[in-house]
Amino acid sequence: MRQVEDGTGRGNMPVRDVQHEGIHGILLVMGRYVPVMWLTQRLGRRTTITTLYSLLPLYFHYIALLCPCFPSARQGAVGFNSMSSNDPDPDDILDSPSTTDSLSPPITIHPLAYPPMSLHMYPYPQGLVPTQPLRLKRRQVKNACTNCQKACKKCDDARPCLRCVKYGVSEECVDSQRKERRKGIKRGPYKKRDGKGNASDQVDDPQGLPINGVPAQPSGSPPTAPYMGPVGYPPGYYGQYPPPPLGKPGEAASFYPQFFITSVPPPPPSLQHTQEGDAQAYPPQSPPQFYPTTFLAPYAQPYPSYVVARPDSQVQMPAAPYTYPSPVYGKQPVEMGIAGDHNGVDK
DNA sequence: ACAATCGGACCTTCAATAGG
DNA sequence: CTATTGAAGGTCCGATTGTG
Ligand SMILES: [Zn+2]
Ligand SMILES: [Zn+2]
Repeated sequence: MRQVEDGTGRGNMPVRDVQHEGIHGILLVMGRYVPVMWLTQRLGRRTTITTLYSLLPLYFHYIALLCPCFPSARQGAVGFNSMSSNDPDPDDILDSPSTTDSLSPPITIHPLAYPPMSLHMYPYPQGLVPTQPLRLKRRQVKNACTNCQKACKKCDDARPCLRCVKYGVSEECVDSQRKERRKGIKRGPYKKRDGKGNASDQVDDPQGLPINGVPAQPSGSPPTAPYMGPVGYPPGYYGQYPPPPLGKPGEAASFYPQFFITSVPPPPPSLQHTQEGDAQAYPPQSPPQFYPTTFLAPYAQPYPSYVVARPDSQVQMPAAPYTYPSPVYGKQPVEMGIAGDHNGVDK
Protein backbone atom coordinates (compact mmCIF):
# COMPACT_ATOMS: atom_id res chain seq x y z
CA MET A 1 0.00 0.00 0.00
CA ARG A 2 1.16 3.40 -0.73
CA GLN A 3 0.37 6.64 0.71
CA VAL A 4 1.03 9.84 -1.04
CA GLU A 5 0.71 12.78 1.15
CA ASP A 6 2.00 16.15 1.83
CA GLY A 7 4.96 16.26 4.08
CA THR A 8 6.27 12.91 3.21
CA GLY A 9 8.69 14.16 0.73
CA ARG A 10 6.28 13.75 -2.05
CA GLY A 11 4.72 17.09 -1.68
CA ASN A 12 6.50 18.36 -4.69
CA MET A 13 5.79 15.41 -6.72
CA PRO A 14 3.71 16.30 -9.67
CA VAL A 15 0.43 14.65 -9.38
CA ARG A 16 0.95 13.10 -12.70
CA ASP A 17 3.80 11.12 -11.31
CA VAL A 18 1.68 9.67 -8.67
CA GLN A 19 0.09 7.46 -11.11
CA HIS A 20 3.35 5.84 -11.80
CA GLU A 21 3.66 5.04 -8.21
CA GLY A 22 0.18 4.07 -7.65
CA ILE A 23 -1.46 0.93 -8.40
CA HIS A 24 -3.76 2.08 -11.02
CA GLY A 25 -3.50 5.78 -11.12
CA ILE A 26 -6.13 6.42 -8.58
CA LEU A 27 -5.69 8.88 -5.82
CA LEU A 28 -7.74 8.68 -2.79
CA VAL A 29 -8.46 12.28 -2.23
CA MET A 30 -10.32 13.25 0.81
CA GLY A 31 -11.90 9.96 0.92
CA ARG A 32 -12.72 9.78 -2.69
CA TYR A 33 -11.10 8.06 -5.52
CA VAL A 34 -9.96 10.28 -8.26
CA PRO A 35 -8.06 9.17 -11.26
CA VAL A 36 -4.72 10.82 -11.34
CA MET A 37 -4.99 11.23 -15.02
CA TRP A 38 -8.08 13.17 -14.51
CA LEU A 39 -6.49 15.46 -12.03
CA THR A 40 -3.52 16.15 -14.16
CA GLN A 41 -5.66 16.87 -17.09
CA ARG A 42 -7.91 19.26 -15.31
CA LEU A 43 -5.52 20.86 -12.95
CA GLY A 44 -2.42 20.87 -14.97
CA ARG A 45 0.25 18.35 -15.37
CA ARG A 46 2.54 19.92 -12.96
CA THR A 47 0.20 20.30 -10.13
CA THR A 48 1.97 19.01 -7.13
CA ILE A 49 0.66 17.01 -4.32
CA THR A 50 1.08 19.96 -2.07
CA THR A 51 -0.74 22.24 -4.37
CA LEU A 52 -3.42 19.80 -4.89
CA TYR A 53 -3.70 19.24 -1.24
CA SER A 54 -4.06 22.87 -0.43
CA LEU A 55 -6.41 23.56 -3.21
CA LEU A 56 -8.57 20.58 -3.13
CA PRO A 57 -10.81 21.66 -0.36
CA LEU A 58 -11.52 24.88 -2.09
CA TYR A 59 -11.92 23.25 -5.35
CA PHE A 60 -13.80 20.46 -3.96
CA HIS A 61 -16.99 21.35 -5.62
CA TYR A 62 -15.32 21.96 -8.77
CA ILE A 63 -13.55 18.73 -8.75
CA ALA A 64 -16.67 17.01 -7.75
CA LEU A 65 -18.31 18.76 -10.56
CA LEU A 66 -15.73 18.10 -13.14
CA CYS A 67 -14.64 14.71 -12.27
CA PRO A 68 -17.18 12.24 -13.32
CA CYS A 69 -15.52 9.83 -11.07
CA PHE A 70 -15.73 11.97 -8.06
CA PRO A 71 -18.53 10.42 -6.18
CA SER A 72 -18.97 13.20 -3.77
CA ALA A 73 -22.30 14.67 -3.27
CA ARG A 74 -24.30 12.64 -5.57
CA GLN A 75 -27.03 10.51 -4.39
CA GLY A 76 -26.68 6.88 -4.79
CA ALA A 77 -24.15 4.29 -4.10
CA VAL A 78 -20.74 4.53 -5.41
CA GLY A 79 -20.03 1.68 -7.58
CA PHE A 80 -16.62 0.37 -7.81
CA ASN A 81 -15.28 -2.41 -9.70
CA SER A 82 -12.14 -4.25 -9.55
CA MET A 83 -10.44 -2.88 -12.46
CA SER A 84 -7.29 -1.60 -13.80
CA SER A 85 -6.18 -0.36 -17.06
CA ASN A 86 -3.09 -0.54 -19.03
CA ASP A 87 -3.90 2.72 -20.58
CA PRO A 88 -5.46 4.56 -17.78
CA ASP A 89 -8.19 6.58 -19.13
CA PRO A 90 -8.85 9.26 -16.61
CA ASP A 91 -12.47 8.89 -16.89
CA ASP A 92 -12.35 5.25 -17.21
CA ILE A 93 -10.88 4.51 -13.94
CA LEU A 94 -13.88 4.78 -11.85
CA ASP A 95 -17.40 4.45 -12.56
CA SER A 96 -20.67 4.26 -10.86
CA PRO A 97 -24.22 3.76 -11.61
CA SER A 98 -25.81 7.02 -12.34
CA THR A 99 -29.29 5.97 -12.94
CA THR A 100 -29.40 3.47 -10.22
CA ASP A 101 -29.70 5.85 -7.43
CA SER A 102 -32.82 4.22 -6.43
CA LEU A 103 -31.05 0.99 -6.15
CA SER A 104 -28.48 2.12 -3.81
CA PRO A 105 -28.29 3.66 -0.46
CA PRO A 106 -27.51 7.32 -0.55
CA ILE A 107 -23.95 8.23 -0.22
CA THR A 108 -22.87 11.61 0.76
CA ILE A 109 -20.00 13.53 2.04
CA HIS A 110 -19.44 15.44 5.12
CA PRO A 111 -16.75 17.82 6.13
CA LEU A 112 -15.36 15.56 8.70
CA ALA A 113 -14.59 13.18 6.00
CA TYR A 114 -11.64 15.26 5.11
CA PRO A 115 -8.76 13.69 6.79
CA PRO A 116 -5.87 15.83 7.79
CA MET A 117 -3.84 13.97 5.30
CA SER A 118 -5.99 14.15 2.36
CA LEU A 119 -4.03 12.43 -0.27
CA HIS A 120 -3.64 8.79 -0.13
CA MET A 121 -3.21 6.30 -2.71
CA TYR A 122 -4.65 2.99 -2.07
CA PRO A 123 -4.49 -0.12 -3.97
CA TYR A 124 -7.56 -2.01 -4.62
CA PRO A 125 -9.16 -3.66 -1.75
CA GLN A 126 -8.55 -7.27 -1.53
CA GLY A 127 -11.06 -9.16 -3.42
CA LEU A 128 -11.35 -6.31 -5.77
CA VAL A 129 -7.88 -6.59 -6.97
CA PRO A 130 -8.12 -7.51 -10.54
CA THR A 131 -6.54 -10.72 -11.47
CA GLN A 132 -5.89 -9.45 -14.91
CA PRO A 133 -5.77 -6.22 -16.72
CA LEU A 134 -9.24 -5.05 -17.27
CA ARG A 135 -10.36 -2.90 -20.04
CA LEU A 136 -12.42 -0.05 -18.79
CA LYS A 137 -15.18 1.12 -20.87
CA ARG A 138 -15.27 4.69 -21.86
CA ARG A 139 -18.55 6.34 -22.01
CA GLN A 140 -19.42 8.97 -24.51
CA VAL A 141 -22.10 11.52 -24.59
CA LYS A 142 -24.79 10.88 -27.06
CA ASN A 143 -24.20 14.08 -28.81
CA ALA A 144 -21.22 16.27 -28.36
CA CYS A 145 -21.55 19.96 -28.91
CA THR A 146 -20.09 21.41 -32.03
CA ASN A 147 -17.17 22.94 -30.24
CA CYS A 148 -16.11 19.81 -28.51
CA GLN A 149 -16.68 17.86 -31.60
CA LYS A 150 -14.41 20.06 -33.60
CA ALA A 151 -11.79 19.97 -30.96
CA CYS A 152 -12.14 16.26 -30.50
CA LYS A 153 -12.57 16.89 -26.86
CA LYS A 154 -14.79 15.52 -24.27
CA CYS A 155 -18.18 17.02 -24.04
CA ASP A 156 -20.99 16.47 -21.64
CA ASP A 157 -24.70 16.41 -21.68
CA ALA A 158 -25.19 19.82 -20.27
CA ARG A 159 -25.77 22.81 -22.49
CA PRO A 160 -23.70 24.75 -22.42
CA CYS A 161 -21.25 22.03 -21.84
CA LEU A 162 -18.51 22.43 -19.36
CA ARG A 163 -15.88 22.94 -21.94
CA CYS A 164 -17.75 25.70 -23.65
CA VAL A 165 -18.40 27.33 -20.35
CA LYS A 166 -14.78 27.08 -19.57
CA TYR A 167 -13.83 28.82 -22.73
CA GLY A 168 -16.56 31.37 -22.50
CA VAL A 169 -18.40 30.27 -25.55
CA SER A 170 -21.48 29.04 -23.86
CA GLU A 171 -23.72 30.58 -26.39
CA GLU A 172 -22.09 28.58 -29.10
CA CYS A 173 -22.68 25.36 -27.40
CA VAL A 174 -25.14 23.51 -29.46
CA ASP A 175 -25.56 19.93 -30.34
CA SER A 176 -23.77 18.84 -33.37
CA GLN A 177 -25.78 17.58 -36.19
CA ARG A 178 -25.90 13.88 -36.62
CA LYS A 179 -26.47 12.33 -39.90
CA GLU A 180 -29.07 9.72 -40.24
CA ARG A 181 -28.06 6.20 -40.72
CA ARG A 182 -28.62 4.91 -44.15
CA LYS A 183 -31.01 2.12 -44.71
CA GLY A 184 -31.32 -0.62 -47.20
CA ILE A 185 -27.72 -1.60 -47.16
CA LYS A 186 -27.22 -5.27 -47.67
CA ARG A 187 -24.85 -6.96 -45.36
CA GLY A 188 -24.40 -10.49 -46.45
CA PRO A 189 -24.76 -13.47 -44.23
CA TYR A 190 -23.97 -13.18 -40.58
CA LYS A 191 -21.83 -15.66 -38.91
CA LYS A 192 -23.64 -18.65 -37.59
CA ARG A 193 -25.22 -18.31 -34.26
CA ASP A 194 -24.61 -21.25 -32.14
CA GLY A 195 -27.12 -21.48 -29.43
CA LYS A 196 -24.68 -21.73 -26.58
CA GLY A 197 -21.48 -20.36 -25.33
CA ASN A 198 -19.12 -20.81 -28.15
CA ALA A 199 -15.42 -20.65 -28.21
CA SER A 200 -15.38 -17.15 -29.44
CA ASP A 201 -16.06 -15.48 -26.18
CA GLN A 202 -14.43 -16.97 -23.24
CA VAL A 203 -11.48 -14.73 -23.14
CA ASP A 204 -12.42 -13.27 -19.84
CA ASP A 205 -11.09 -14.49 -16.70
CA PRO A 206 -8.72 -17.12 -17.82
CA GLN A 207 -8.73 -18.41 -14.33
CA GLY A 208 -12.43 -18.70 -14.38
CA LEU A 209 -12.60 -16.68 -11.26
CA PRO A 210 -15.19 -14.07 -11.29
CA ILE A 211 -13.89 -11.03 -9.63
CA ASN A 212 -15.58 -10.44 -6.41
CA GLY A 213 -18.13 -12.94 -7.28
CA VAL A 214 -18.94 -11.06 -10.35
CA PRO A 215 -19.37 -13.05 -13.45
CA ALA A 216 -17.23 -12.16 -16.32
CA GLN A 217 -18.56 -10.13 -19.12
CA PRO A 218 -19.76 -12.28 -21.90
CA SER A 219 -17.98 -10.45 -24.59
CA GLY A 220 -14.52 -11.24 -25.66
CA SER A 221 -13.28 -7.90 -24.54
CA PRO A 222 -11.98 -7.39 -21.10
CA PRO A 223 -14.50 -6.56 -18.48
CA THR A 224 -15.34 -3.01 -17.95
CA ALA A 225 -15.48 -0.98 -14.85
CA PRO A 226 -18.62 0.30 -13.37
CA TYR A 227 -19.74 3.80 -13.70
CA MET A 228 -18.90 5.99 -10.84
CA GLY A 229 -21.02 8.87 -11.68
CA PRO A 230 -20.68 12.50 -11.03
CA VAL A 231 -22.21 14.24 -8.21
CA GLY A 232 -25.57 15.65 -7.80
CA TYR A 233 -26.49 15.39 -11.38
CA PRO A 234 -29.32 13.79 -13.07
CA PRO A 235 -28.49 10.47 -14.49
CA GLY A 236 -26.30 10.87 -17.43
CA TYR A 237 -25.67 14.43 -16.69
CA TYR A 238 -22.07 13.87 -16.24
CA GLY A 239 -22.21 10.24 -16.67
CA GLN A 240 -18.92 9.17 -17.87
CA TYR A 241 -20.02 5.67 -17.85
CA PRO A 242 -23.25 4.09 -18.47
CA PRO A 243 -25.29 3.05 -15.57
CA PRO A 244 -25.35 -0.59 -14.90
CA PRO A 245 -27.81 -2.06 -17.22
CA LEU A 246 -30.67 -3.05 -15.11
CA GLY A 247 -32.78 -6.03 -15.37
CA LYS A 248 -30.69 -7.57 -18.02
CA PRO A 249 -29.93 -10.96 -16.71
CA GLY A 250 -26.39 -12.01 -16.91
CA GLU A 251 -25.31 -8.65 -18.05
CA ALA A 252 -23.32 -5.77 -16.92
CA ALA A 253 -25.48 -5.11 -13.96
CA SER A 254 -23.41 -7.69 -12.29
CA PHE A 255 -20.40 -5.63 -13.05
CA TYR A 256 -21.23 -3.05 -10.57
CA PRO A 257 -20.24 -4.46 -7.30
CA GLN A 258 -20.55 -2.27 -4.35
CA PHE A 259 -17.73 -0.14 -3.40
CA PHE A 260 -17.48 1.89 -0.34
CA ILE A 261 -15.97 5.25 -0.13
CA THR A 262 -14.88 6.39 3.19
CA SER A 263 -12.92 8.93 4.98
CA VAL A 264 -9.70 7.18 4.71
CA PRO A 265 -8.03 6.28 7.88
CA PRO A 266 -4.34 6.89 7.68
CA PRO A 267 -2.65 3.78 6.58
CA PRO A 268 -0.50 1.98 9.03
CA PRO A 269 2.76 3.82 9.41
CA SER A 270 4.67 0.87 8.23
CA LEU A 271 3.03 1.21 4.93
CA GLN A 272 3.45 4.82 4.39
CA HIS A 273 6.80 4.87 2.81
CA THR A 274 7.20 1.94 0.65
CA GLN A 275 9.76 2.11 -2.01
CA GLU A 276 9.21 2.81 -5.58
CA GLY A 277 8.29 0.03 -7.74
CA ASP A 278 5.98 -1.55 -5.32
CA ALA A 279 3.17 -0.67 -7.53
CA GLN A 280 2.72 -4.20 -8.43
CA ALA A 281 3.67 -5.47 -5.07
CA TYR A 282 0.30 -4.86 -3.62
CA PRO A 283 -1.06 -5.98 -1.48
CA PRO A 284 2.15 -7.01 0.08
CA GLN A 285 1.51 -6.81 3.71
CA SER A 286 -1.73 -5.87 5.18
CA PRO A 287 -4.54 -5.78 2.78
CA PRO A 288 -6.10 -2.47 2.14
CA GLN A 289 -9.27 -1.89 3.89
CA PHE A 290 -12.39 -0.20 2.91
CA TYR A 291 -14.82 1.08 5.33
CA PRO A 292 -18.39 1.14 4.48
CA THR A 293 -19.62 4.47 5.41
CA THR A 294 -21.95 7.23 4.64
CA PHE A 295 -21.28 10.81 3.97
CA LEU A 296 -23.25 13.90 4.10
CA ALA A 297 -23.73 15.96 1.07
CA PRO A 298 -23.14 19.52 2.02
CA TYR A 299 -23.03 20.84 -1.40
CA ALA A 300 -24.88 18.85 -3.81
CA GLN A 301 -25.94 21.28 -6.42
CA PRO A 302 -26.75 21.15 -10.02
CA TYR A 303 -23.98 21.85 -12.37
CA PRO A 304 -25.00 25.24 -13.65
CA SER A 305 -24.75 26.79 -10.27
CA TYR A 306 -21.16 25.81 -10.01
CA VAL A 307 -19.75 27.15 -13.10
CA VAL A 308 -19.73 30.74 -13.89
CA ALA A 309 -18.46 31.99 -17.15
CA ARG A 310 -16.18 34.92 -16.81
CA PRO A 311 -15.01 37.39 -19.33
CA ASP A 312 -11.59 35.94 -19.16
CA SER A 313 -13.00 32.63 -20.11
CA GLN A 314 -12.08 31.24 -16.81
CA VAL A 315 -14.40 29.31 -14.72
CA GLN A 316 -15.21 30.65 -11.41
CA MET A 317 -15.81 28.69 -8.34
CA PRO A 318 -18.76 29.85 -6.43
CA ALA A 319 -18.22 30.35 -2.80
CA ALA A 320 -18.19 27.25 -0.80
CA PRO A 321 -21.39 26.61 1.01
CA TYR A 322 -19.49 26.32 4.15
CA THR A 323 -16.09 26.98 5.45
CA TYR A 324 -13.55 24.37 5.93
CA PRO A 325 -12.49 23.75 9.42
CA SER A 326 -8.82 23.48 8.86
CA PRO A 327 -6.85 26.63 8.32
CA VAL A 328 -5.01 25.05 5.52
CA TYR A 329 -8.23 24.84 3.72
CA GLY A 330 -8.73 28.50 4.11
CA LYS A 331 -6.11 29.29 1.59
CA GLN A 332 -7.31 31.44 -1.16
CA PRO A 333 -7.75 29.60 -4.32
CA VAL A 334 -5.02 30.80 -6.51
CA GLU A 335 -5.53 31.18 -10.17
CA MET A 336 -5.71 27.61 -10.79
CA GLY A 337 -9.01 27.08 -12.35
CA ILE A 338 -9.07 24.17 -14.57
CA ALA A 339 -5.96 24.43 -16.48
CA GLY A 340 -4.90 21.48 -18.37
CA ASP A 341 -7.20 21.88 -21.20
CA HIS A 342 -6.77 24.16 -24.04
CA ASN A 343 -7.92 27.64 -24.27
CA GLY A 344 -10.39 28.78 -26.70
CA VAL A 345 -12.64 26.65 -28.63
CA ASP A 346 -10.76 26.13 -31.68
CA LYS A 347 -10.79 25.11 -35.21
C1' DA B 1 5.39 24.96 -20.65
C1' DC B 2 1.22 25.05 -22.44
C1' DA B 3 -2.23 25.04 -26.14
C1' DA B 4 -3.97 23.21 -30.46
C1' DT B 5 -4.38 19.57 -33.63
C1' DC B 6 -5.92 15.26 -35.09
C1' DG B 7 -5.14 10.00 -35.96
C1' DG B 8 -7.32 6.43 -34.63
C1' DA B 9 -9.00 3.49 -30.72
C1' DC B 10 -13.01 2.97 -28.75
C1' DC B 11 -18.11 3.40 -28.11
C1' DT B 12 -23.04 3.62 -29.40
C1' DT B 13 -26.67 2.90 -32.26
C1' DC B 14 -29.58 0.45 -35.01
C1' DA B 15 -30.68 -1.92 -39.65
C1' DA B 16 -29.87 -6.36 -41.39
C1' DT B 17 -29.96 -10.93 -40.47
C1' DA B 18 -30.99 -15.37 -38.11
C1' DG B 19 -33.62 -18.38 -35.31
C1' DG B 20 -37.78 -19.98 -32.95
C1' DC C 1 -41.25 -11.49 -33.07
C1' DT C 2 -37.07 -11.44 -30.59
C1' DA C 3 -32.21 -11.91 -30.43
C1' DT C 4 -27.93 -11.25 -32.42
C1' DT C 5 -24.65 -9.41 -35.56
C1' DG C 6 -21.80 -6.09 -37.15
C1' DA C 7 -20.85 -1.85 -39.42
C1' DA C 8 -21.87 3.17 -39.74
C1' DG C 9 -21.29 7.00 -37.41
C1' DG C 10 -19.79 9.19 -33.51
C1' DT C 11 -16.85 10.48 -29.25
C1' DC C 12 -12.68 11.75 -27.35
C1' DC C 13 -7.87 9.83 -25.68
C1' DG C 14 -3.49 10.97 -25.94
C1' DA C 15 0.50 11.58 -29.00
C1' DT C 16 2.20 15.01 -31.78
C1' DT C 17 2.88 19.57 -33.28
C1' DG C 18 2.69 24.53 -32.74
C1' DT C 19 3.36 28.81 -30.17
C1' DG C 20 5.27 32.26 -27.08
ZN1 LIG D 1 -19.05 20.27 -25.48
ZN1 LIG E 1 -20.22 22.99 -25.70
